[in-house]
Amino acid sequence: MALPSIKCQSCSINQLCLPVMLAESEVEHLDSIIQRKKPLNKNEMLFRSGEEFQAIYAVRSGCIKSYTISESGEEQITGFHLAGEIIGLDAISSGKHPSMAKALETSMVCTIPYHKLEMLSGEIPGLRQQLVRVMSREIHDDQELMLLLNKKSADERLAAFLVNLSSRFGKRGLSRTCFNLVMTRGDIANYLGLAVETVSRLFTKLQQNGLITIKDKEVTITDFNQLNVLAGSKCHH
Amino acid sequence: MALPSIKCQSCSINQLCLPVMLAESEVEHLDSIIQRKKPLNKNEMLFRSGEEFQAIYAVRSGCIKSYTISESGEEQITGFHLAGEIIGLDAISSGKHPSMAKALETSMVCTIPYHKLEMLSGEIPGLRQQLVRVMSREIHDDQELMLLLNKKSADERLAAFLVNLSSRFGKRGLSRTCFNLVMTRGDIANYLGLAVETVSRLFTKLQQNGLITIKDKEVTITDFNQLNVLAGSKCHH
DNA sequence: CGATAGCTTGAGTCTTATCAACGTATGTGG
DNA sequence: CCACATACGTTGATAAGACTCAAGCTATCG
Repeated sequence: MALPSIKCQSCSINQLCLPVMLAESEVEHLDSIIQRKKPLNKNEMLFRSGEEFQAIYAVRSGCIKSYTISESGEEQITGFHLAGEIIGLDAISSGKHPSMAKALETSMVCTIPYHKLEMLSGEIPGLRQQLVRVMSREIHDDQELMLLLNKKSADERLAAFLVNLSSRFGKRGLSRTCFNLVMTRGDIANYLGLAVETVSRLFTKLQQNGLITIKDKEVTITDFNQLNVLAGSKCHH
Repeated sequence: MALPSIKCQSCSINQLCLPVMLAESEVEHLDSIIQRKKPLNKNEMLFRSGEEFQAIYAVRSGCIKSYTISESGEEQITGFHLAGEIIGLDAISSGKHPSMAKALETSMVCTIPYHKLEMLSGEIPGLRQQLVRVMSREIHDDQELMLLLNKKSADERLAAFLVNLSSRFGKRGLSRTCFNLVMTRGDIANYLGLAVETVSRLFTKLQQNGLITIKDKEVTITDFNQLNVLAGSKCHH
């Protein structure tokens, strides 16, 4: 029944996750409230909007997309979550999940019952602090994304997206220059507020300009500098 | 020196702010760490990006805009904050303010030194919970804004903006149908990712269609239903 | 009183969406 | 195992929404 699952103490990404700055005994305590279920298959839902909020989730491996559905039925992807990232924080305030989360590939997820986490964070200052740091970081990241969506052109958005992914893969010990896009072109387009066709065209354009090589889902960044420049600056003059 | 300032206990908007769900004695405790400085004048800065993070701020009256400046120097407004709202939460994770905040009109602000708040939240579970709820709410709101910016046309954005403002004024006991736009057209445009000219044209269009009346900075919503429909739905077929 | 910031309106342009067609891969049921 | 359906991706042609540029108007302030 219970798998001999990895513990927080030995989890390779614990420094990207909740246990940051905790003492050994505190991590053990945290670990004891965490549930680890069987892997989510591709396209399996982690939670749906409207469901009662019970737990937040930490991605252990794979990739989870979170998204909302507007009243008019359009999907808006709000994030692609890699190992170490926390999902479900938007549900704390209302007690119901406003968004949904779905696995983009086979993924392992740690379930952290919120009422237990809440109680534990009363006993462990470092845990309380880290939770707040994680939330603060998400607020900050969302604001950067707003800037991206509001002020940048289509190619700048895609470049920034690739640079961001690259950096996040790098932090996880994977290659910064060559990685797999787990999400579809449609997902990327949706996330960046573009049409699929535009994303497709931009990939070919970036490739023609020698910034990247792309073969199906595998991207290789061949000119990191130029890609960074494109991602960061607006030179419309 | 110290003004005979309003205390949290008697603050009219304490139920929109941090003291939610706290016992009388707990509110007193919270109040004791809060600093109330003299009002900010219009265009005065509350903090600048790059500054060391020392405190979060609660708006007591007036309106504060928060914004970031991209590497290429463009301003991106991330929010207009009314009474009861908390500013500076994006700085917790890094210890430096990534954004700036400036008063749009004469405004009163409560300064809440973060290290004191942090310690106090170790003693008062309800305070810890409320802080997390406030942050969760901000994450949720930012995600809604992303949807707005990504998926909606210019008129839908402006309509949604007005509906949102209306609701927030209503919660503060002010009229939902008639209020003042404290921000300039330029600020609105920036926030919504549009050009000033577009916002100006849309205001006149909304007025011609009988949804609103606008005289300088004063908006009157004359057809709430239609404005709501426009804000919520996408009917491009 | 002039200067400046904010707002409005018009004309023209450009980026990106939309529509359409086609190619490719994957999986399913007969 | 093949035929078919479906999802995903690419490319081209066209159209539209929003931006840019330009001009003029109003209000505020020193």
